[in-house]
Amino acid sequence: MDVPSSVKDKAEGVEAELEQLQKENAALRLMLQVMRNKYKMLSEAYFRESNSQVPTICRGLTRFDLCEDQHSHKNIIPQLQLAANSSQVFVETEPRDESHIVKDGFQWRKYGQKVTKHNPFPRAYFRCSMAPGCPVKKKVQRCMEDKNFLMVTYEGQHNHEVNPSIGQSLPSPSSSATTSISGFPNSVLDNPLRYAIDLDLNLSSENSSGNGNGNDDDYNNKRSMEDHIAASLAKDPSFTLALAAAVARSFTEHPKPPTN
DNA sequence: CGGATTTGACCTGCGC
DNA sequence: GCGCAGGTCAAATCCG
Repeated sequence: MDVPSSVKDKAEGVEAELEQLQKENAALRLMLQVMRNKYKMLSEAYFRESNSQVPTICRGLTRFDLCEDQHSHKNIIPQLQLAANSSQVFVETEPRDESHIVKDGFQWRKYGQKVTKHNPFPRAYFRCSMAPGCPVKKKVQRCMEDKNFLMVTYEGQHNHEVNPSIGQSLPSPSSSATTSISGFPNSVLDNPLRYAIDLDLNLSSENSSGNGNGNDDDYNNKRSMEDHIAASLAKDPSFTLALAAAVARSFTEHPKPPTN
């Protein structure tokens, strides 16, 4: 008995979708693995720090350093001991943009550039030039693991006010520190499940308006729902963003001491 | 022409 | 003491 061509086409379509989802799944798994490694390293560093009774974790850690060398724990400890008046933020930029320009509300004068050992991207050194004698410096380097982000380290405190016409104000060392992962919308960070809820509501409304009656075959409904979900997830890149934020949030909300 | 940027040289701290 | 890596200086160059 021949399989109807419409069914065959549908099956091929589903297979293609499945393949696409498997690829995305692999990418997400890789992302999760990277985040796990980072979390483990930071946890170890934190507990080591606590045991040695060094003053509590500083701003530098709350910016959790996604980009520093992961091969050696030696490089983590100095990060934890960043001076109290320094902070680190991540800024999303075009990977092709090599200008190291970050609009943070201040004027900066570049005074040096250096290629560091564990990052092929050059690190640029800036001094604040908005006011004479302002001691603030910043270092800007592209994140090795995610070229979309610039890692910006501020040192010192400004002795003048910010000029809002220059650009959006990023956290300065003198401001109160809040954990920021640039690129993740605040709403997603605040509630990573919000996207999923929105998606679910959309699906529900689509189904109710499309079918009209609630007496259709259960299997068809379920299948239709799965198709909708698969299509929505495959089409919308922000889903991966929301998922990554949710994973990150689960790490920060339920920290566990390392077992080793 | 003056200010900003580039870039090689130099300085400093740290580990071995 | 030596070598390495990060940070800074300053002369040369660029640009508006």
